Amino acid sequence: MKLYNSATHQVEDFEPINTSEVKIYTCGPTVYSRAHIGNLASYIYWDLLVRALKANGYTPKRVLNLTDVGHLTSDADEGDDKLEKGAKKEGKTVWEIADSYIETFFKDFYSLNLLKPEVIARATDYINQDKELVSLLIDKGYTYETSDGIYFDTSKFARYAEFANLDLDGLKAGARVDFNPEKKNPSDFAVWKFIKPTENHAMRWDFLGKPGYPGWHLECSSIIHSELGETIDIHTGGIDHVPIHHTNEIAQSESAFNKKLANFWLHCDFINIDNQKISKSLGNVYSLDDLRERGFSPLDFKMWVLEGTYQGTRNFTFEGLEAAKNRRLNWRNNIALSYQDNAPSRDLDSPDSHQTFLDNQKSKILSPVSNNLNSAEAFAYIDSQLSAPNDFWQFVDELFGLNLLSDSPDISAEQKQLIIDREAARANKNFAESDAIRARLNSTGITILDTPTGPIWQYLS
RNA sequence: GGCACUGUGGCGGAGUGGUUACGCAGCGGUCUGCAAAACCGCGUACACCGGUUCAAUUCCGGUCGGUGCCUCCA
Repeated sequence: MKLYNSATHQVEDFEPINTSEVKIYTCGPTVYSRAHIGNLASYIYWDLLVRALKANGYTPKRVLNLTDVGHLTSDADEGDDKLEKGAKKEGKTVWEIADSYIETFFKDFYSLNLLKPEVIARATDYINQDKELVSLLIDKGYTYETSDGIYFDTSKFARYAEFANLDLDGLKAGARVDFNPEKKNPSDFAVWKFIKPTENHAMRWDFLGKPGYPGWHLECSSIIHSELGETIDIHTGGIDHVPIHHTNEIAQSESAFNKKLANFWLHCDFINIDNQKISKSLGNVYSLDDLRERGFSPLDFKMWVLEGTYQGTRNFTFEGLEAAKNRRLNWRNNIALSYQDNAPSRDLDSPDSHQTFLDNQKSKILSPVSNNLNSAEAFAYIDSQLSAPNDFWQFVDELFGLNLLSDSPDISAEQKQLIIDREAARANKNFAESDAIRARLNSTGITILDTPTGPIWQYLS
């Protein structure tokens, strides 16, 4: 496989550290609000990564974290974290808020038919590991204490600017006037935060003799270390994580363990909506339910996402989503032909045996996907193979998780009888009757096409 | 200001130094009780300006534009 490694800014051949298990870490959601379609797109891309690795014979072990603590609203010390804020707003405890958004997240996650990560790591389950990591960093002299927490001194990690190609002097020059005066460098970040007596912070743990909570960058490092070890194969995330979050993860982890954190870094770009960023003020923060209300299934959205690639800004429009929906419907209607005797012959002309032919088809799909996850190119090939037999579609479903076969069931005996009745009416030239029957069939979700070989049915949605 | 990504036909979106994907939408035709599907055909895109080359959408330089990050954000 080839993957674009944002650490080296080029496409590289993927070589796992250990062929038996590919270690992957995905920065997961912060569970203080519902995921919007832009958030969800990233998990679709990384799902394709996992499926592509499997199709290439690897055994991925993927860890997805759930950030239920530690995200600050600002780097100023008085900011509540987002969960605390959300809790106040909704009149619930922070734990109730986190639980309910986690539940919603996985409902969305599985409605997109995304493979369950091998490990789902909730940040608050790793507090002891967080403390150990902070202690290690303190012992190694990478940190300093301020009135509001333990900070990582980024000047002590020589490669700090390397990963994101940061201009630290520029950062200093552009730093806001109100930046924390206790920080030694603008880029320094908290690995542990103290809770002041005046603060009402529900999530708190005693450490270093006072109450506090982990810094938000820290959890990823300690989860990775706990679940996957010191160096992992692939670390994924959104492109926005490059300059801060992932830079800080690298600084913490590599300072603590003297090992490279990850061999490959994959970052997906954002999607815009109608060429504008997703933001509350523009009112375009769509959830899957918003798409459902407009008549689109989550898998229509997944189809849309997979029509593009993870690098480069995507432009989401409802017109584009409609196109993806229709494309998926057409694929399903070709699968539906496998139930129908009247369908034209579905075997493609080929001198090869069925198995050889199928293997060839599979490689035509897997090859672009293995080349930096180019599902868009694979889809073009699929469009040329619509009359392929169902074991082809089985492979498509395994690689992309679009539920094409399961969403394309045979029709009922009643529907089949209606089709027979309609043919009888047509034979008697009773077109009023035949049209009425067709209308009834339409109301059950299918329609009838009269072809030279006889009537065939298709799904309407 | 710095850094990153990016600029392809009505929409979405791949890709390539020369044969100009693919989907959706549209148009014309065949077919058809009607309708639809299917099949055939059509549109002739690669921001702009230079350069390299026999040949550039594809390489190089510049210009302009878009998006993001630099406070949390996929």
